[in-house]
Amino acid sequence: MKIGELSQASGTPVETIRFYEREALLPVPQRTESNYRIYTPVHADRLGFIRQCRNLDMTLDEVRVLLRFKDAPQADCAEVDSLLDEHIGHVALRIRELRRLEQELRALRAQCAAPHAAAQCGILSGIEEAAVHAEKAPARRHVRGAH
Amino acid sequence: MKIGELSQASGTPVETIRFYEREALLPVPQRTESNYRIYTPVHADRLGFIRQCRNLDMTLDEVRVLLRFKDAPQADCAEVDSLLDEHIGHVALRIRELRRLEQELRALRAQCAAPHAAAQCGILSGIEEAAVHAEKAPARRHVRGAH
DNA sequence: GGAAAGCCTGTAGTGGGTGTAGAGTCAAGG
DNA sequence: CCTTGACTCTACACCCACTACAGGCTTTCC
Repeated sequence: MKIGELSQASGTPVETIRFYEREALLPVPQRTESNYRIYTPVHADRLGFIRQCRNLDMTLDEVRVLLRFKDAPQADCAEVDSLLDEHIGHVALRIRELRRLEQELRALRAQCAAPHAAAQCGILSGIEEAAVHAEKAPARRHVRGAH
Repeated sequence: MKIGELSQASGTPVETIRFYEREALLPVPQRTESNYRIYTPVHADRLGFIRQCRNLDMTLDEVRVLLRFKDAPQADCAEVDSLLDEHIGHVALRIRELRRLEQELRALRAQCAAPHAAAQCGILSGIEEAAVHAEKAPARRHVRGAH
């Protein structure tokens, strides 16, 4: 199958498939005489596995570890277990941080009940206020990524 | 005050301060004869405001909007309100997605109670399984960013 | 006076792709 | 046979919000 077909079948953009090949996540496929990539069901399986890992929000490095175990069926899977445990820990931490952030934002939003001139806006002055108090604080910052 | 002092006072790396200047978030400061940047309390306030917004996980574009209102005190602050509402919406959505993700990960983790050979590992086969079922699915994917 | 610390500019890298330019290939319709 | 349009190829720039050099000045401290 050609790259467009694999793209359709897997719901993965063509560019992303080529990107995974460059990253050595997908094995180099054979080519036709006219230099088109030709994929087999083996490639499709592997791509499906990678995409599923990405749906589970793993990094490509984590995916690489899991692929290594898939390619070494005799190995002990303890590392797989701990990788997943760590990953669950990351996610749980992130949830806690975002919940705290949501509380802060809602408190800030409550400062401005109705629209009026920016000079009197409780939100702007609330941020200003918080900034003054936080000054010299040792960069206690949230994890990024609400966007 | 020199850039290093502002860095200390605000808990912001020097490079980040210069980056904000390039991005026009901070006004261009005066220079000494030897070309060192000289900052005033006005700069420090503005930097504090920016950092506080970043602590609240806003993008620099969102910060730009808020700064525009700070610089135009007569303007109606309705846009500030809706910016914050949208931002809270992003955060709340993200929390919901991460909670669902955490459930999926815990279910997967439960497939492998004790370490054994990778070939029989319930985690690897669980991902494989899910990938097969998800095939041709229209890329229902989580928002990224647990790392 | 000499070393260490701080400052300057400019550039490249991060992750996980996305989007483009410019060129080649292939199947169907006229 | 020729054209049109869809597909593919490579190589590169761009996204965000920084971060990390390299290589060269200036200031500060002993």
